[in-house]
Amino acid sequence: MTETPGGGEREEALEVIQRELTAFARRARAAAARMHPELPLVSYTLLAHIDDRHGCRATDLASHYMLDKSTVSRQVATLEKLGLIERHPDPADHRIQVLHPTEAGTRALASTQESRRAAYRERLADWTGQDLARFADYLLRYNGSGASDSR
Amino acid sequence: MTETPGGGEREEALEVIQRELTAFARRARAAAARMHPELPLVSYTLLAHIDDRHGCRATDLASHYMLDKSTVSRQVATLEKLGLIERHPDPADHRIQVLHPTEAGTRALASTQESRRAAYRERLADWTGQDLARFADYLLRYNGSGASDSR
DNA sequence: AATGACTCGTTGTACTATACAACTTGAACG
DNA sequence: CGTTCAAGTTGTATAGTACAACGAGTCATT
Repeated sequence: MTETPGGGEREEALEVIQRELTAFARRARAAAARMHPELPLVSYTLLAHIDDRHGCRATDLASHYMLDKSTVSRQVATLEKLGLIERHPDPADHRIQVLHPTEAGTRALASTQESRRAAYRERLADWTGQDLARFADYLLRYNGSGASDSR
Repeated sequence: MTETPGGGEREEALEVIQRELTAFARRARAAAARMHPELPLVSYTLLAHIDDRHGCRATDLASHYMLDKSTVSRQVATLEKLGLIERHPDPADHRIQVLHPTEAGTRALASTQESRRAAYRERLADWTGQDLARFADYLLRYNGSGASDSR
């Protein structure tokens, strides 16, 4: 257990990180669903991506989020049914649909983002700016290390 | 936007934290499922909790994980069907079932935990001990701030 | 003791998110 | 042309979840 000096502490930190990230993941969906029953977490995420990219293809979403194209297809259909995005055929390649947020989509996104931001702001109200910056860095580093594309 | 000196940086850090935690949550389930098809994330988590507590009630699991009791009931039934836990009636209160891991459950948990730990160890291999410790602290703090019970 | 309120857990039902496989349509290349 | 590859859709199945209705057990108060 203590072959390497200090190795035990390292293992312990790893254990905590694993446990706490797992705990977070478990709760995230439910929390998001409670916060925004009208715009589910995944739809929100995809919409944010579409908006961010100013038009993208379903395949891009699938590869970025490691989702099956069928999943994306249905999510996109839902977003369209909700009037939050539009699909435009790509004149250069008729297989492709370019996705764009509608006015309503942009608005819904902004309002959802604002209330999410407010929730985080409140939750992290008593953190110092330095701690927030460090935490943000660690998360970026963590996510970046395992994913080919972290947005 | 910049009413408070330094507030912009703060907002930016919050934005990153929000985005990265969301990104993480989105991927966690799929990643866990790919890593351990035989013991789904949620079952694993509940099993770990049961093991940790050396016997607990379904209601404890529900409140701890903010899950509906019906959800827990089915998860517990699944774990029992897999032979990973046993239910013992509480002699003092017949409404209660005390849950215990079986031998097989303890073993399955250990092996899953070990491979999860290995994945984290590898992913965080190039982090210094100090960074790991800090990251762990931040996560604890973050999770602790929003949940009545963070295990 | 009987009643009523509360707690623990199960079951019926429905919905979201997801994957995989089969298929359609279009593009590209020989 | 035909073959092969890419984009998206649709059928089907599964996990995880919630809510509501319910059955059974407990406890306090009458």
